[in-house]
Amino acid sequence: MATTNAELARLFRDMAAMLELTGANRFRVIAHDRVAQALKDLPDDVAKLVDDPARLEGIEGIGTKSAKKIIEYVRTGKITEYEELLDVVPEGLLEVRRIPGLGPKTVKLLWEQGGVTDLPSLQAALDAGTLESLPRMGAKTLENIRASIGFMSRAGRRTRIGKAMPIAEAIVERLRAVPGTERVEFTGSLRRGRETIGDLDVLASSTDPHGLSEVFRSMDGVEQILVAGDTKSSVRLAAGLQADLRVVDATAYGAALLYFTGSKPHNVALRERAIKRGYRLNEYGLFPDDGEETPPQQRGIAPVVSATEASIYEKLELPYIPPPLREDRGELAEPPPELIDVGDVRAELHAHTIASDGRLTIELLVAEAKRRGYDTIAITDHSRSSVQANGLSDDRLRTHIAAVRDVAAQTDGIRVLAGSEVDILTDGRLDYDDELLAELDIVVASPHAALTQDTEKATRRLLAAIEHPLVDIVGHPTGRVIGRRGGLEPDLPTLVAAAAEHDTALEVNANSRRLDLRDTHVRAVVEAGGLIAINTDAHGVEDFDQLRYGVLTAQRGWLTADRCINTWAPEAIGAWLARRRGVAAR
DNA sequence: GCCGTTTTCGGCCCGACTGTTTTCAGTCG
Repeated sequence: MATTNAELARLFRDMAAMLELTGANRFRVIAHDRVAQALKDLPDDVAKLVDDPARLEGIEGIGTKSAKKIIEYVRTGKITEYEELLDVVPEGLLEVRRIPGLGPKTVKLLWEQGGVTDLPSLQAALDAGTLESLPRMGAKTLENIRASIGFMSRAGRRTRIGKAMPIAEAIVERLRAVPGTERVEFTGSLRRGRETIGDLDVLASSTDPHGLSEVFRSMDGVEQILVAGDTKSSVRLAAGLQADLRVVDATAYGAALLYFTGSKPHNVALRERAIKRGYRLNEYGLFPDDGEETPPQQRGIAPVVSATEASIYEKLELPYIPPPLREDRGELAEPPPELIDVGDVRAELHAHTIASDGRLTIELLVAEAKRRGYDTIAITDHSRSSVQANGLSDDRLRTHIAAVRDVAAQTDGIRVLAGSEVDILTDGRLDYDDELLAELDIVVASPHAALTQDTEKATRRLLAAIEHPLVDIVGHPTGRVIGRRGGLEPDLPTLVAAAAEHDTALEVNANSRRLDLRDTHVRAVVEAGGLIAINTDAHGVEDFDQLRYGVLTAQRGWLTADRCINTWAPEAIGAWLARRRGVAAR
């Protein structure tokens, strides 16, 4: 995603928030938010579309007016509506709006009647006690605001999946052991496999909802209880994120699972579809729509279906849609493919040893790959320019290749490839000359330095690597690190097209700090008919466990197993590498 | 502000919990 997309998405999101605070029509607010989401999901650089307004308006959620604003921004660098809103709404209120528990109505009240314009003035008003006279501002509400501000400053906005998943699994395991528990699993964005998680959502059914909820609220690591009911509980964890538990009746488990897994736009789309077919969908089930306002389950009406997610999709004339696809990115319009699964992966093609910055010897790395059921492992240590990672000089690489071939000769049951993770230098040249690269079985070329260069340079740099006949895989193509650095912002459609043409695989680096390529990029590769590699970039045994995050990301990009080279048998990988090198398969 | 297998106008998803309220507004997911 290009910078323009991200900047425009932020502007539209801010406009939505400011509109909300001026009391604008709520559907107008929602429309602005939808445009922001559409821009974030768009793999193409939106700046390239402004000469063709029809294509811009063809994007779901973007209409005539938003298209005009986007064009205005690309041409002039600003949006008049945004500037005008800034004249009315203090910018600092956007930060206040992010405090959990404070919605638009309350922030508007704090602003108009409490003189709050930003976080510091809110803090000052809280300290001075001037807010207590405002309507609906009791002692408890004010205390909750104080606690939320404190939590916000300690916790990051979102937690990466690699940190959230183990916490969620521990909670699920703890609750599963409680007497009376029938079912329990995590839902929400974690079940959908998003790269970052807002808070942990856990769903359960139990013969003792009260007891289960009490265990949840008194678990180790619970710092504060926010909500304490028998069907809904909400807590803050010392680990810096919020966890919610919902306990529902076993007969409605599927409806609840569907509902709490989301995404919200997916749910909205499902409900609209339900209405068109004469139904009404909520977290208790799919009900006949009888026009009554009171929820059907409160009137003793039995749902048409509710026990499983699949039964609800079926009634809505849809195939079962796997959670990673539930993002309202066309999954209702197009039948989803058979997605790649963790069990399909049988090759690790990017891993490090003690020769560079890994923690395992060649022997131990190979043994670990074999133990995990792989039948191909590529040893790809860093190249000479990666000094911080103890990259190999030409001579050290030659020695290393020989050592890898020795281990390969002594090992049964797994094919061991001698490779390298070669730096793509700033100008697109590679870190070893072609003669040396030709001695390798496999080459992963990755950018490590100069990760802030502009789009044009980044595109040329990566394009050179993709087109190089001795490069098989481009590793973590953008170099982003989630929450720390944005990485390169190349012209993705150009790279994807070139990779498909040259039969070069683009990597999804499975490390949960990277997940690079990201989901929308994978989707672009899939649509272009290109190849994806999913590698863990292992530096130690535990890194192999990160594979699932890469697979989730790939699933979110609609990837099938056949387009992922890591699912291929050793002979197929060998033939692919050999064809590219124009030599007989090893 | 967006959208259309009823529609170019008139809709636009649904329910639980909290806090401050005597019947409900606001927030969240």
